[in-house]
Amino acid sequence: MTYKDLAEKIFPDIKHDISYYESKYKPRNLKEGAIVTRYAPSPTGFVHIGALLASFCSYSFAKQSEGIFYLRIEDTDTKRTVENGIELIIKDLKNFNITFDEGAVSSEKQNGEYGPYIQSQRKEIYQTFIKHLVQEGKAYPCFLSEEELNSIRERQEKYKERIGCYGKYAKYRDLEPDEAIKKIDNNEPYIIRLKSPGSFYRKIKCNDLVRKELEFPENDIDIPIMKKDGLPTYHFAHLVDDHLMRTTHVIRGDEWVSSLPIHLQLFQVFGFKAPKYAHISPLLKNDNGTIRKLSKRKDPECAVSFYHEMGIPTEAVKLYLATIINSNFEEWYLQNKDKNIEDFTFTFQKVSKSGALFDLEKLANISKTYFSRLTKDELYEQTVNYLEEFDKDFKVVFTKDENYTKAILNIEREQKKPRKDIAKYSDIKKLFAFMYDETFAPQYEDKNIDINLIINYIAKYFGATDDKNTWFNKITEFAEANGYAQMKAYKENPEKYIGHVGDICEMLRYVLTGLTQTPDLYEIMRILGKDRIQKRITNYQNLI
RNA sequence: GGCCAGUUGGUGAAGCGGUUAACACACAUGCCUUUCACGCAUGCAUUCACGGGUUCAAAUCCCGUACUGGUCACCA
Repeated sequence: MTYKDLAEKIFPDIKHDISYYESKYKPRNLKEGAIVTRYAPSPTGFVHIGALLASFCSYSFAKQSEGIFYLRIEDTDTKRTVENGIELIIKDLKNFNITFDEGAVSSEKQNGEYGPYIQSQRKEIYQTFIKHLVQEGKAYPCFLSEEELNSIRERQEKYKERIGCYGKYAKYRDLEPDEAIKKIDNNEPYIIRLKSPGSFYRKIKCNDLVRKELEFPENDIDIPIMKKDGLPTYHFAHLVDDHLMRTTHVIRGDEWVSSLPIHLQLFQVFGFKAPKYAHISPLLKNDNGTIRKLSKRKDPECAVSFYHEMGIPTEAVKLYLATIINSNFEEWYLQNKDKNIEDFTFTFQKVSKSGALFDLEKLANISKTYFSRLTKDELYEQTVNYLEEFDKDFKVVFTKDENYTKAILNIEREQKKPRKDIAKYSDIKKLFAFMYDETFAPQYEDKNIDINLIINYIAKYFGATDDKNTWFNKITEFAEANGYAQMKAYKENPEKYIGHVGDICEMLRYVLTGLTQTPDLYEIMRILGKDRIQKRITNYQNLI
């Protein structure tokens, strides 16, 4: 009996040879330097912000090189797979404008020539490759039971040896094919393990695009490549898929760096060219002084949908992620006000080796800058979308008079140095509620306001169509006529006056808005219009 | 415990043998100003985790220590 017999025994239904797949999935015809990347999640639920970072990274590198970015679903762990997992992932990423050139679209539909892109549908392909290895004596069935494995581990721990199935612990490594076949005929359960050609005492050099040159001991552990259910383990699926799908760059979280020797060894066993690897650091959080990875369970900000619900624009989140990926992005963005993320060229060189603390305050700042660059029309449209989903009541008010609302949104906007006080869509309601009669609910306190002065001013000096200069000149004139000085004069001799123009403005502001801090008063008054102003003054008199 | 990596201000970071240790956020103060925001100006690390070495010269190179993170499944 030979290894070939053993391979036939284990995989009687596998008819193809690896060369079949080799020619079925031709090398991609792309321009020189084009990068092929993928996002390869397990469909276990929502997208994690760290996963978003990795996929955004992959997407950007593929796009900027005119390459391919595809979605592959890693569902070889059937226990963890959730329903609608694929749709959930696609939807979350779509929100961020991250889309795929090929890959799974839903559990039924897939695009592209290199599929199937769902691992559970690739069983036959994996088994062909595994069979090949068994045939060549490079992989073997292992009959170690769970209990045996446990006791091996205990022993290794006790004697402080390295943990794993290697050397003398790899009991079935050199089992003769006849013996193995006999056991299989006996219905003894088994998995397939790689017969590792590595030695712990030799070093292997790995080149990581982010972490530069790394050196590890070679892998000498006979890692499982096929589970009892006939599906491959992650490592093996990675080898087959990324080779056959012609992936050029694997960008993934740094929890994978320690598997690098295994992966490289796998490629080597088949004589395939390994992709380039880039391991990116995790997003961290300072939790009461201890720094730890952002966690799905503990941190709401970990779910990508959190930002959507908070009303932080996805574009702002991307902007922030971009600065995490390449710290020189931020400076570039500040200097190139008319450009988008897509115009920036990311480099692996600039990706940080150490993890970044995810800073919601910084995000808020970036978001403010983003909002400040929107036109009133863009802001209006986006806000309506947000309100539609999260605040239908205010949406009615907001959209009742589109021009009125746009005028409000345009206060100190669309100019060289726009206001920066909106960080999320929900801020807009807080900021401008006073502009709408429906939501204007002032809580006046006794503020020492000379209401007759205000009435006088409106009656005699306020012109609804005045431009800003005229408005200010008039108000100054009025102030002086009533014992209030211009700013400079007041500062020089404060004792000579009742107050200054600013005091008048503040009184006006308070009566009209119920607030002490608002955007530009002139704009507010112009937009409010004389009638509404009149009404608010009367209202003030009644309340006080 | 083995293996691997990381460590520059409150935060993200630039830096790659000679710099006053960039820049951005945050914070503080001042100016501007009808308030706020914007903007402008100033301040905020005498020092790059610590210890040793190499060098005329070290945040930058080497060694050791500490701390932090990752990994060591028939999970990905």
